[in-house]
Amino acid sequence: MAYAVERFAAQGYHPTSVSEIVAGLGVGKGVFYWYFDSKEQLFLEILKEAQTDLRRRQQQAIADEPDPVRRIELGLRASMAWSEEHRAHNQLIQFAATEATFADALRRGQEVAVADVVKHIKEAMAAGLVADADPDIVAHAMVGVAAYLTQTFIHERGEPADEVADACVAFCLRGLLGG
Amino acid sequence: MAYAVERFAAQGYHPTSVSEIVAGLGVGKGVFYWYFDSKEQLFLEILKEAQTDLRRRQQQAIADEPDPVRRIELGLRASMAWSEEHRAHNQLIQFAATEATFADALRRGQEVAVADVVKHIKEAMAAGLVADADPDIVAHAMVGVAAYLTQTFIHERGEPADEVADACVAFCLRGLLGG
DNA sequence: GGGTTTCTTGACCGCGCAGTCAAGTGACCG
DNA sequence: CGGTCACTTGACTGCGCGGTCAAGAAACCC
Repeated sequence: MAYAVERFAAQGYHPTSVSEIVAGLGVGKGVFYWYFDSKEQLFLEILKEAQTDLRRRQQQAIADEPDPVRRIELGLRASMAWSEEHRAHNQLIQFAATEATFADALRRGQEVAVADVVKHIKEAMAAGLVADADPDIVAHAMVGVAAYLTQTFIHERGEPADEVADACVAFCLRGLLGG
Repeated sequence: MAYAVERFAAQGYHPTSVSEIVAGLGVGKGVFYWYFDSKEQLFLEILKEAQTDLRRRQQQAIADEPDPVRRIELGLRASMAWSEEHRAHNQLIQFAATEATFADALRRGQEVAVADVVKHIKEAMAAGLVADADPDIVAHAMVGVAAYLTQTFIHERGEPADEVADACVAFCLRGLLGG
């Protein structure tokens, strides 16, 4: 499965054939269809596993941090660190968003992640730590910042995740004007 | 070409065949290969046209606004308005980022757009209107916010672009803490 | 009208795909 | 030792793809 992730990420889902995957692993095609129903199902499995893994990583990072703002910060940092280590998975997640077949499965996972962030934002607002705004929008905005900075600076330019995360957190908290 | 854009966006680039495109238009395959070298070249053409069109729209919106911060705001609003009107193109741009064949062509265009934003940010920093930070990172962060909010709220949830743009600008300027 | 160029058709080609299956292989059980 | 079952193989099938091309049709000039 790890090999399939690598191939999908390197060439794209459609251009990667099942024959190529099994040949690269040195096994017969039968093995593939013994463990998976189809190429599509394999991809969905990969997607689900990636989302679960990322979520676990975020939960661990947050652990029992009491400050909601700091929880958001730790979550952002965790997701960027995860993306740095799982470049290929990240690319597949991005692809999944563009194909109707996978978009639904993806969205369900994303919504769970965003809901977590929303929870922290609401708590922070209630405590007066944070300006009033639609928590849903703010949550998506932060996910967007993290996704884009990860893509450009960590994956394309190879900069260290923690430095990019610093900049990401600074921007998310204070914006352009710098509070 | 407009029909191809619609099909690519609806089903994905690979699952859409040239036969399907020409059948949908009620013409023969020869017409397609008379006007385009290949399916790939058609996609690149679409991509280029979309980027050019978006850029023109932004330039018009900015026109001769003197305040650099306001120029950034107008640029964000223009790109969100464009995305609302060009939902399908938006999806193709997202797909292009995931396929090695198109990623280069896409990146070249994106860099031009980001460079524009960077220019305004630098000007704003020099004028002391904006906190010091790496302009390149800030520019990508804002593009990320706009992209994500557009995708989720305008395309998936069908909310009006100007309201989402208000929230986007507010977040980009002041961040979570609200300055 | 005859000749040339521009555009259009759709049957056709070779290919490589996702998925199938008859024929094993070998571990384990009674 | 024979029988069963979990797993593996790779040749094979049918299909639909991207792309080609011989055969026109329509527009235009002389």
